[in-house]
Amino acid sequence: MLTGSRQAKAAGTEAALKQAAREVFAERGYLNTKITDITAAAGRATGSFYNHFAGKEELLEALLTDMLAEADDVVLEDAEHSADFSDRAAIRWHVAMFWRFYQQHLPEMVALKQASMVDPALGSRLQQIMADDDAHMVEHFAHLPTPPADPTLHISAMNALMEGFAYQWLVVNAADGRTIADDEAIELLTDLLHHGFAGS
Amino acid sequence: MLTGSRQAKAAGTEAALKQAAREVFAERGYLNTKITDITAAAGRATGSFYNHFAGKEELLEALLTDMLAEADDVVLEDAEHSADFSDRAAIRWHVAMFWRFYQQHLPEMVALKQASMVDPALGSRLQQIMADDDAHMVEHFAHLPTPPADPTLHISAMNALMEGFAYQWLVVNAADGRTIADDEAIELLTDLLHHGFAGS
DNA sequence: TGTACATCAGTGAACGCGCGTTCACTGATGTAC
DNA sequence: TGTACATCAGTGAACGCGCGTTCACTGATGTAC
Repeated sequence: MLTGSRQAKAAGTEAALKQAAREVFAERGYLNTKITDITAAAGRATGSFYNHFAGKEELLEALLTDMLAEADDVVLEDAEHSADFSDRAAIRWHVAMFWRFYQQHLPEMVALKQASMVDPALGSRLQQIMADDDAHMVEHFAHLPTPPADPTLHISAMNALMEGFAYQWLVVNAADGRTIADDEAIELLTDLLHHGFAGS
Repeated sequence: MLTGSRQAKAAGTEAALKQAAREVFAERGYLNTKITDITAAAGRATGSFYNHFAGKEELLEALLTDMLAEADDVVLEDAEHSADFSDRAAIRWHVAMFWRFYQQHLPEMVALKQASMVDPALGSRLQQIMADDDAHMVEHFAHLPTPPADPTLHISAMNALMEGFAYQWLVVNAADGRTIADDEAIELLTDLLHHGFAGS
């Protein structure tokens, strides 16, 4: 088609910039990445970047939006799981979902983590976005034999464990060639959370 | 005394710069801190900084050295604890040690985390330094009723949980005025690890 | 003890590098008639 | 269908800001005799 070929070209460049950003974020991290690193990886001129994004942070926001849109799709697909957190399978389902999500969105996870450390405002916004998931988790904890008075603490512990472990193995150790089998990671985390929460 | 008053002055300035760095690191983070932020907080001229440190990272290394020296003292003081990780008290001892250490060295912990994210080489060096502690932990896991084949995974999970939880509550949430009682944090982490590891 | 000189910590203005951002220009696509 | 003009995505050299780093200078401390 000829009509819209301008828009198509622009959309193509934007997509190329986003994809290049993902690659270079995964490779050297968000904070270490220069605008010219992204445009070079995308095979475009420097100035082209600003036709599409006001800056590096706005590009990150775009990646975040894409990621959240996809996440909604995934969750709607297979949202079936037991609400009972004394049921090991219910915990495992969550752990596995998180693990695969982290793997699939490694560049975004790294970038968001780094950006949040430098800009607390972004960190707050991310917490807001995650509020839905946290609310979902509160439900799970309410179904425990002896539900905790304040599930918030348990949820933050769960998140700290999963995020920290994923970061260590999928980012840090992976960069040195030390890998972990998905199943091994998921089983370990599941065991830890299952026994840890059931027994408290 | 008059003799050595030059050295004393220099030592005083160096100490002031280090202390100022700790304050400003805790306040706005390591990466967001400019050299002039540190000298201003220390009440010295900009150029004075380079009489003592080659740059921001060297200052961080000095803080790290101080911290490790103090840590050795603390551990030697009260190293008495059960080697049996099925003993709840043994786990609690470690958790409490970590929690208080993190509190006391908040500026360094934040700075090292940020610096490691940007400079993987520093991250590796820190892992080296922590190798002793990890080896100590391996001993603990070996005493479990059913010792894990590869305690490395358990140890990294334990570290991820403690560091992530401490960072979330002592840095992120604390900045928003949301605090947690020390006991509550220590008990929660202890429960989680105790039941989590005993049951696996 | 006193004087003349050397050394050194500290100072802050000036320098310069790196990198984000801009902008005049090009060539191609879309529109008007 | 053809021609003349407008619009727009892309280009990359140039600009300029921020900040790390330097350096000539000051005043005080230490040393030599």
